[in-house]
Parts: sequence; structure tokens; C-alpha cells
Amino acid sequence: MKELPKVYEPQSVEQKIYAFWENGNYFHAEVDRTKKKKPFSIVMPPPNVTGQLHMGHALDCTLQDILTRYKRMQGYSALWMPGTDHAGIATQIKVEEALRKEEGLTRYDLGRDKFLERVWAWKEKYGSRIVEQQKRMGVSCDWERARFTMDEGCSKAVRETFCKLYEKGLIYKGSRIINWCPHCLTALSDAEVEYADKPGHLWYIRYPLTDGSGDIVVATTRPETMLGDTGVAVNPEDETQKDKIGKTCILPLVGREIPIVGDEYCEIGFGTGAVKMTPAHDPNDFEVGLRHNLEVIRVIADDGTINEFGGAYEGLDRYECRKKIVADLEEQGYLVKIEDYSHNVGTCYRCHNDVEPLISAQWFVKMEPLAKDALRVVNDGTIQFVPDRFAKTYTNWMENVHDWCISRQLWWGHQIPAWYCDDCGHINVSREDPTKCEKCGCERLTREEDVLDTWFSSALWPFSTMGWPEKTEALDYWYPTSVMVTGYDIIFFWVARMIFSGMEQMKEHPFDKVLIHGLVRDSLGRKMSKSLGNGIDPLDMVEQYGADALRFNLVTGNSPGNDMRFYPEKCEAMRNFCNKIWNASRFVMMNLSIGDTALPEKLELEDKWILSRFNDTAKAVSENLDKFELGVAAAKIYDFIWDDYCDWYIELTKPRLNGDDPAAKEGAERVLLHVLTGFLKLLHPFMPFITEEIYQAIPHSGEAIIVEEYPKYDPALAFPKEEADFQLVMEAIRAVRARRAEMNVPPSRKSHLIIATDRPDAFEQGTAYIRKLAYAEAVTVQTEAPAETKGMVSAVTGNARMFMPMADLVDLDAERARLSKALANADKGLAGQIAKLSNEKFVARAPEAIVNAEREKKANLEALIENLKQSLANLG
RNA sequence: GGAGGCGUAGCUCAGCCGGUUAGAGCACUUGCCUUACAAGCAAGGGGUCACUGGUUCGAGUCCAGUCGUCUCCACCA
Repeated sequence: MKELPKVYEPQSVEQKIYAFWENGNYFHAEVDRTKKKKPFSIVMPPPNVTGQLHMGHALDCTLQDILTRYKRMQGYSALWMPGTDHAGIATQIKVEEALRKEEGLTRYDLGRDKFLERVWAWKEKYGSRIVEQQKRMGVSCDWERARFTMDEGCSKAVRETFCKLYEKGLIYKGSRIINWCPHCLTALSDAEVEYADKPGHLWYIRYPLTDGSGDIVVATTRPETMLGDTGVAVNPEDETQKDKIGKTCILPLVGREIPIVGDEYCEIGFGTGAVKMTPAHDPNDFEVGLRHNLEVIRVIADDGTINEFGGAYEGLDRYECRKKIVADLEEQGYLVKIEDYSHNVGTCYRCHNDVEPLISAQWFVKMEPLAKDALRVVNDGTIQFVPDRFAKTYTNWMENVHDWCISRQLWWGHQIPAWYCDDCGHINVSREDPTKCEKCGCERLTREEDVLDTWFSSALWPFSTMGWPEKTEALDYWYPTSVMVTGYDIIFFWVARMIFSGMEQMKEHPFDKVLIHGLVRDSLGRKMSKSLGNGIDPLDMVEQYGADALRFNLVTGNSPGNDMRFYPEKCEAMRNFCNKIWNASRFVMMNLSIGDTALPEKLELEDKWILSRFNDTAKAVSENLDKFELGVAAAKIYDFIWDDYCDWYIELTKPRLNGDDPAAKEGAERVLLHVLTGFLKLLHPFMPFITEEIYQAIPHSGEAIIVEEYPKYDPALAFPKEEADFQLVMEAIRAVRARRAEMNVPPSRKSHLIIATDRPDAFEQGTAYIRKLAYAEAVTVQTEAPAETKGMVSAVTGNARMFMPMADLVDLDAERARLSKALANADKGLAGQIAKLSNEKFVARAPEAIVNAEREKKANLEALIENLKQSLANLG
């Protein structure tokens, strides 16, 4: 048996253990055609291929790894499918930045092909970084199956999906108002726009009526868009405005004559009662424009400057233009007034610049038909959200979803498989690259330059990673997957889209459960972010405290769906827990003379107590894991190990281990080792490294703890009576300790301990450890109190009265006061019990078990009161 | 405008189907280097479970309302 160091050193263990698992191929899951092994599967939310591990990933990984390891140990063929995401915008921006910094070039200088070569090179260089970082967390993914959203298989799945949806009319190209990021130079989906309340102004502008009969005043937050105004709307029911319908007015600064139309979109009583219409730059105006045949004039170019339709303002940046327009309006007398106005401005979720709504020809997925099934499987419980309130978030979104803009004006991504015929303009969408137009046969085809939204490929992830569109064994066996673990922040981006994609392509929901977790915030409750510089690098924590400590930190005190704050101090506490386990194991090993893990023939009371407690714990842990209460499960294990095993059981075995009876010593060793092995298994999903390290160092039957069987509740090892009996002993010991502590008696001062109890059977077998734990030089168990108790310090529980001859410490008055206080307390408690039990309604309506428990409580109090009274009487 | 979360010890949080005297970690007090562990052990102090009302034999837990706080969705110029 090798000697373990006194302090656990995760740094010297973790990488070695991870290599051991990888070499043993323990992470790899195989399809079991016989289905003897049941399938369990999780597909990992693919991190950005060029990204770095942050706390959110660390939490995500930890939760998934716990579930995967748990199921693997339960005998499932547990597949955790890893992979990375090409992350269109994020990656492209990163490479463009590097290009600019290092070579002073833009992507246009290189051209599409050369640029893409650079991105792939970048991916080759940095793509493994995040994977290596995940490994440091101890993740047990099946790396053999690792996928990338732009690998051959995933690309095929994307193309197949696109073509199928196009053929069904569920993908179309059209001119719509989309969200445009003038910085990233691409269209965005609705989900990619973040709204922020920003202070602004409301400018009131006077538009003169053409017939000279006055003017109409409109209000706007974006005066520069007036360059694209093609109408003014008023409500047809509005008495003050409706007479203007049918007239025209002159657009100031531009001089264009535009119609005044009646439309209910304009709300009576709001603002001036008239709204300027800019169909090219506002989704609502666009709709109104359609209804009234308003002209669509786009005035803002892709880069956020005013285009040629902006007349004198051409070339100005949109915000400079705003200033100039306002100044010009004022100068020419068209500006009525300016009010401060705070409003929500859409910003790009990548670069946080203001998004510009503008009309553009883009590709869309028609959502309404897809939403139907996606809603059904959540509403009927086929897919369950944990916690279930997120189902509401989901359905609410899905019920109101707009068509999904999927084209991006980027180069890095899945290029849309559409070719425009140079002759007839027909759009050819095809699984194979076409050589001629399917309509006119002409061979001059131009491929669509746009690529697809990154989330288009992520949406297919649960089945594309398993080989779809091929029919594979993996799909047959593991799809639908068991659980999807992810943060609430990407329910719309990802979860929703996986669901409708799964329903549409596989005709089957992609996962049974969705475990939603919250955000990991800093200690002040702020989001961890690069710009704030408040992020804590999980790898720093791993290096300082070990991956197990970080994992345990992230999983404890964290309940599904709720955000958590991250405290490095808590990592320290968890590191201490690791050390506790380490030293407990050291203790066991130092005392070990056996080579196997069998239990002894004869079990003592304390053995049955710890075995029973372990059994209870194993049960509670599985129950909680099964309902995704990982934090509760972790806490149960923590408490068992620290309180029951370390603080009590190890101490209880010391007399036997150090005694002269070899059989007793072996018995203690066997139970110690048995329970140690048991809790290591129980803990393994949470703290994989330390548990494997210790498992390998102690006598063990399996080859690795990672593939050991997870502890189950074992009726043969349930000892409720002994558990309860031992509680009496614990209670008595605690009472003695408390009495001594109260009087500041150091442990080195021992005394004789006389225990008077009507349950001598519970106490008699344990005098050896009672002596140790209650700092006694000798223990006498008897049924009656000593005849003479003068000069004795006493302690009282419901089942025992303890006496310690320490005459110099006895202060009769203080003793009397203490006992009287305890008695008063107990009397009060008893009165409560009596009141409760004499309440007929309670006795009649409460469940029997509850009533019995209350009766028992009353009996205990009565016993305690009796003991307290006797002790008081003995004082004289 | 709509939806939802949270409010429990000094701090951060658990507390499942309502059922002992409401728990943990950190912090605090006291005493201990008891041959596994001072990253430890023992004993303790500290809570009107935001507030009001209701349901119930019984409410931190369920319901309604109020206050505070955070988030998401929608986006009326």
C-alpha cells in the first residue's frame, strides 16, 4: 500500500487520471444492438471553435458530466457527444481583426477563397484549445465522435435540410425589413438583436400640406429616416386628423410630395396623431406601406451612411446626418419642438452597435408551419423543461415567432446552396452543385454568396452529429437524446430551433428533457464579461483548487434555472472538502490489513448505523439526480461524508482499530473500506478525479471507478432500528460534550462517566468509543442514577442522565439554574405537543404517521422532563 | 404593455408532495496541535422566513394582494 501525501494535490493527480481514462477508452459509448444496455445520450452545446472556456461553459460541462457519469455507472450506454461550432460572425471577426493587425489587410484584399483558407488555418491552430480546456474540467465526452458544425457530415445535413425546406416552400427569398448591423455588415435574426433602453429625443417636425391649407406635425426618434419617408399615416377614426386623409404634404428638406393615408396602426391620442412612414426602414411602416402602396425608398446604405437617395446628405454617417437634418429643419423653421425621450434601441448581440432596420433581400425560414409541431411536443409533455416554467417562456416565443432570417453576408459559414441563372434569373437550389439552370438549361450560373446563420447548423446538432441524413445505428439507438443541458439565454437561439428542426427532419423530438441552468455571475451579481473585466477564468480555479473543487462549487447551492454568484472562497471550501476525503482515505489505508471489500460477518451497532446512513444517502442521491436536483444530491453526499463518516464513524472505529481484538479490528476495517468505497462511487460523478485516484489506491475489485456500479439502496443493509438506537448514543455524547464545553473543561481532563438509562442495550456495547468521544476515563452504564450525585456534573437527554464526578467544577446554583431553564423549555415544548394532540381535528385529519411522530415527540419530551426533574431533585 | 424569477442568519444560498425546535458554506465567539486532516476537531451566538390577508388541524412552503429587486419578451412613432 503506497503512502499518500498529507495534503491532496489535485495538480499532480488530475492530468494523470484524465490520461488514464482516455487510454482506457472509458468515455467511448457503443451502440448495444441487443439493447441490454439502455441508451442514454446528451449532445453537448458546441462551444465556439475559437472560443475559450468561461464559467458558463464550466457549469454546463459539470452538469452534463455528472449526468453522463451517473448514467454510465448505472449501466447505460451513455453517450456524451462533444463538438465545436464554427460560430460564423464571432470567428470571422476574430480572423479579420488578426488580419488587420498583423498584415493590415481586410478580407476583401484576400478575396473569399484565400480568406476562408485563413479561417480554416485559424481553426486548425486554435480549435483544440477549448477542447483541451474542457478536458481540464474532467469531462467524459466520447471524443472519438467529436464533430464540428462545418465538417463534411454536418455540412451535408445542412444542405439536405435547406433543400428539403426549400422544396416544401418553407424557405424563401424575399425583401423584408430585417435587422442590419452596419458594423458586422450582415443581416441578423430577431433573436440576435438585443434591446437596450437609451436616452434620446423625440423631434416634432412640421410637414406642410401641399394645398396650403396648413400642415401636419409628426414626431420621430430617428429624424434621418425622413429622407426615406413616402407617406404620413393618421387614424381614420381620428376626428382631428381624418380630414387630411387623401391630401398630400411636402417632405421638408427633400421636397417630395407624399400622401397622407388613413391606417389604424396610427394610435389616436398618441403623439401628434400623425406618423411619418418610412417603409424601407421600419417594419411597421413597411406593413402600412404595403396596405397603401407607398413607395419604398431605402436611404441608409449597408455601412450605415446615407446613400444616393439621401440627396444632399449622401455619404454622411447616419448619426451625423441626424444632427445635420435637425439643424437644417430648425434653420428652415420645420422643427416644432424637441422632447427628451428614452426608448429601446436594438443593438447587435455581437458588437453591440445600433442595429439599423432596413429593407433587404434575404432568405427566410417560414416559421408558422414549423411552430405547430414544436409547440405540440412541449405542450403535451413529450419534451419537459426543468424547471417547467421555461416551457412557458418557450411556448410564448414560439406562438409569436416571426419568420427566421437565415442569410448572413459573411464568408465563414455554410454557403447557401442556391444558384441564380444569369439568363432567366431562376433560382436553382440543389443538393449537388448544378452545372446548368434547371429551368432554361443555360450554363451561366452564379452562386448565392451569402452563408447561413450559424444557428441553422446548430439546430440540426442532435441528429447531424449522429450521422443524419444517413440512417445510422447511432441515430436509431440514441435519438431522441435523453437530456439537453443549457442556459436560459439560448432557449430561443438554439433550443427552440432544435425542437422544430427535429420535428421537421426526424419527425421526432430531439430530447426528452431540457435542463435549464442560470448564469454564473461575479460576486457582486454582475454578468461576467470581457468589457467589465470581471470574469474569473475557470482554469485559474482549476489550477488553484483543482477541477473537483470547482465542479463541486458550481453544482452545490445551485438550483435549476437560477443564476448563481461565484465566490473563489467557496472553491477553497470545496478544496478543503477534497482534502477531508483525502485524509479520511489516508486514515483508512493506514489502518488496513485486508485486501478485499467484503463486509464482515458480525456488524456492531455503529457499523449498522453507518451502513444504514449510507444506504439512506445513496437513495436520496439517486432520487435527486433523477429529478435533476444535482445541488441537493451533492449536498447529501457532502453531509454524509463529512458529518457521518468523518466526524463520527471514523472516530467510532478507533478503539477497535487500536485495540487488541484482531477480529474486531478487521470488522472495523471492512466496514470502513466498504463505506469509503461506497461514497467514492456516489461522489464520483461530481468529483471524478479524486475519487478515481483514491479508488485506484485502495483495494478494489473493478478496473476503474468510472465504470463501477453506482450505489443503490440495498434493503439488506437497512437498519432503521439500529440507526435510531445509535442516535440515542450520539445525543448523549453531544450532551456531555456540551456540558464540558460550557464549563471550559479541556479534553485532556478526563472523568468517570456514569450513564443512567432505560436503554442500557444501546449504550453498553459502545463504552469504548463513548469513552473516547465523551472524554471519559471510564464509562459505567446502569439503569438507575447513582444514589449520591453531589460533586457530579450532569447532562441530560430524553433517554439518559449522565454524571461526571468533577467536584471542583460543580456550582450548585448555576446547575440548578441551568436545569430549571432546560426544564422550562421542555415544559413549553410539551405544552405545545399536548395542545396539538388534544386538537381533535389534528388527530382526525392529519396522516397517521404525522400523528404518531407527534406522539413520539411528546413521549420524548416527557422522558426528558422526568430526567430533568430527577436531576434537579438530586441536587437537593 | 405582457410574462417570469427573487426577497430565509452579517454575506451567498439550499429548503422536494404543506408536517420535529427552519439548514449549509463563509464570517463571528469559546475551548482544543485528541497519532487521518489546524485546509482540522468540539461547543456556541446569530433568523418576525419582505409585508398584509386567505385556505388548512397545521404555512418559509399553497392562494390573493402590497412593497422592493432582477430578468426575459413585445416595441407606439
